[in-house]
Amino acid sequence: MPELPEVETVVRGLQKVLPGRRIVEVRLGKTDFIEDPAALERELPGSRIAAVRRYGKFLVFDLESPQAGTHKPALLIHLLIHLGMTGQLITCAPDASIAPHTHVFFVLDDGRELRYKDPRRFGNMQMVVQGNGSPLGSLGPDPLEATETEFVQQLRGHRARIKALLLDQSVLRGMGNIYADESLWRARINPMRLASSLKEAELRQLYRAVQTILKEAIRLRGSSISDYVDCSGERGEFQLKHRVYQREGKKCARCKALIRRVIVAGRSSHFCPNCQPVPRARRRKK
DNA sequence: AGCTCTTCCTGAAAGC
DNA sequence: TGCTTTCAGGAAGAGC
Repeated sequence: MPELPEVETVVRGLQKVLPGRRIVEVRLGKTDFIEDPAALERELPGSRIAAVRRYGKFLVFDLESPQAGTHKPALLIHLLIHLGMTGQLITCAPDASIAPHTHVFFVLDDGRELRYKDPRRFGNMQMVVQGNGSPLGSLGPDPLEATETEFVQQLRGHRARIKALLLDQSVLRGMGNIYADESLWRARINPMRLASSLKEAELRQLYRAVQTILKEAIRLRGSSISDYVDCSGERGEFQLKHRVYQREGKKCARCKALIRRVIVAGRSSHFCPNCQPVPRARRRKK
């Protein structure tokens, strides 16, 4: 599933081919995951792609839309795309065969197409005209941009479990289930621990683990478990480096104990019971 | 504040 | 073998 490293990989691929291109036409299939499909069809054709960037798990296309028949400066439009669980953005030739569940086609002025495919349609697409506010405002800092101090600041003191906080986009933007589990294993912190129980040194340890894991995952172009591919259709390789995620019952790479899986904050959470000891239940003497 | 449960959706895997 | 059931999960919303 696309998390920060996968979205970053897609963005870097698109940055090589999209900036400067114009959108000629937008064609839509199923639209129940698009905020205002008619607006996309109406506003995007003719616009120029100025930049493609990542914001948390969102892809953001910065578009300049000329105001036809006026002398006004181009309207700045942001196209936000969240890949959800199974979203894929692929660039291809217009005569490339159409994969099942391809729901959006952006026809470009160089004759190529940018296509959005999403079997489960957990993804989301919406257009934000500059100055109209956007849903991105409520997200926390990017873990790769945050300093150690900021990172510790975001996590300390909460009563929630550390795993829940790592998944909470308003606390940190971009982490998902895979990288939360892998980072906690690396930092030797049990996912069930309450954030308020973590020592300063443990939070710093977690910061370093998150940095290492995310950078290595980006270097290996993300984790391809079932659906994820980059914008050229290439799979990533970080799944080969997973130490706990979806490795229940297998041996811990550090200590050979068997990896366990529990549900924390409604999510599958994988950990080594030996390296990441469960906090001792406080038991009152009777 | 933060937990659980539910919803969205499809395909893969497990169960019978 | 072939059908049915279960599960996976990012995010949002309800209810507690």
